[in-house]
Amino acid sequence: MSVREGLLALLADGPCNGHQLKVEFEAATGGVWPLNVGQVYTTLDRLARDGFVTRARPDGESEANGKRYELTAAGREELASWWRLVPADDPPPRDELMLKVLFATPLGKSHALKVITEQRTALLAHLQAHRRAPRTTADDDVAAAMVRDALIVRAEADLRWLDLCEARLDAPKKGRSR
Amino acid sequence: MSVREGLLALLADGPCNGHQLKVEFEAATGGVWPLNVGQVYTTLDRLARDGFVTRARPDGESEANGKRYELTAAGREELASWWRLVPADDPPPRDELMLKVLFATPLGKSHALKVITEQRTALLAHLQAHRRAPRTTADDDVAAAMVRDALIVRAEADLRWLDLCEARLDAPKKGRSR
DNA sequence: CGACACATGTAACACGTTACATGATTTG
DNA sequence: CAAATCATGTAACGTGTTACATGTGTCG
Repeated sequence: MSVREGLLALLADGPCNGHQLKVEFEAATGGVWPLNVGQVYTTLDRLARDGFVTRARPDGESEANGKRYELTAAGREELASWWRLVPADDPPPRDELMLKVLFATPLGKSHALKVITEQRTALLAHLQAHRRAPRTTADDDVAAAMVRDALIVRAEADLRWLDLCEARLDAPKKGRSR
Repeated sequence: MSVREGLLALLADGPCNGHQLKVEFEAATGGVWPLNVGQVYTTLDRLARDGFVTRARPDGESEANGKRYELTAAGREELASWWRLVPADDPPPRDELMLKVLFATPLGKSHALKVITEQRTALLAHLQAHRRAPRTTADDDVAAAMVRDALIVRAEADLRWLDLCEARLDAPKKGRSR
């Protein structure tokens, strides 16, 4: 449920052929989410099946340079409700870091602490890597800059969360032990 | 790739039947990730197919109370490499919030700002909801407390990111316009 | 011509998810 | 006995992902 919505959003700007959609998808995500061309077509098929897009060759026009994929009214509405919708915390999205810490905890405190420490080290490395190397792209590419911001902010949040988890492991029983 | 690893992690604590795994899975995640029992068995099938678990009835033992699912050596190794592995940013995980902002941006500044504003409002509401209502569970349940921490920290990070995005939309051209 | 970009698709498989069918055991 | 809980599974579908097959047009 992300390629789907991405393609719908791109088509909101006007009809487009599949190949071009792949290019624009990657541009919109700052190049960090490479997209296999094949997936564009399978996803478009499913969108057509659901009545959100139509596929057509531009009749009188040039035989080549692709078909026209176009949003239907239903597609426009589907997209509109996607914009409106807010990512719910219920259930919260599966997150690999959370998974690891949560499932390490019942295996014993030392195990959990080891996982936390390892993940923290790796996150710090990621963070430094992202803070450096801003000049490669990012200078005219708003999308890439936003992605970079997101990765940094996320990493910082994850580090903070790991600290909180460690604290919880150190003082598990609250009103119980006395 | 999260139910899979979760079940492996639970089985590291010792053999278990499918039904019990479901219960422990939900306990480990503080009850926020409900798991359909059926999925436990389909996932266990796939794990067995890949040689990571074995399924057996405890021969001489009581015919009832389920089968024993048990980690194999390969399963133990698979799990170990999962603990070691660090969630890579390459490609970064699809995130609904990022998706929305990234794909709203090429549709025009006003559209993007509207999305950002709406999402911010919703996130603030979530944040307040999570900061209140800590007393329901969380008092003896480390997992639930960790999940709650994660949701709060994440929401704060997301809010910060939305601010950054808004700033980037306001000052898009850097060394170009003059 | 040969390489490369443009353009469309199919086949196969992975995992997640739900709904449903089935039976044994416990307990009010 | 009836209902709830324990326990195992199957069928069907949805999206994501990759590998592969195919053809056209352009340019050096």
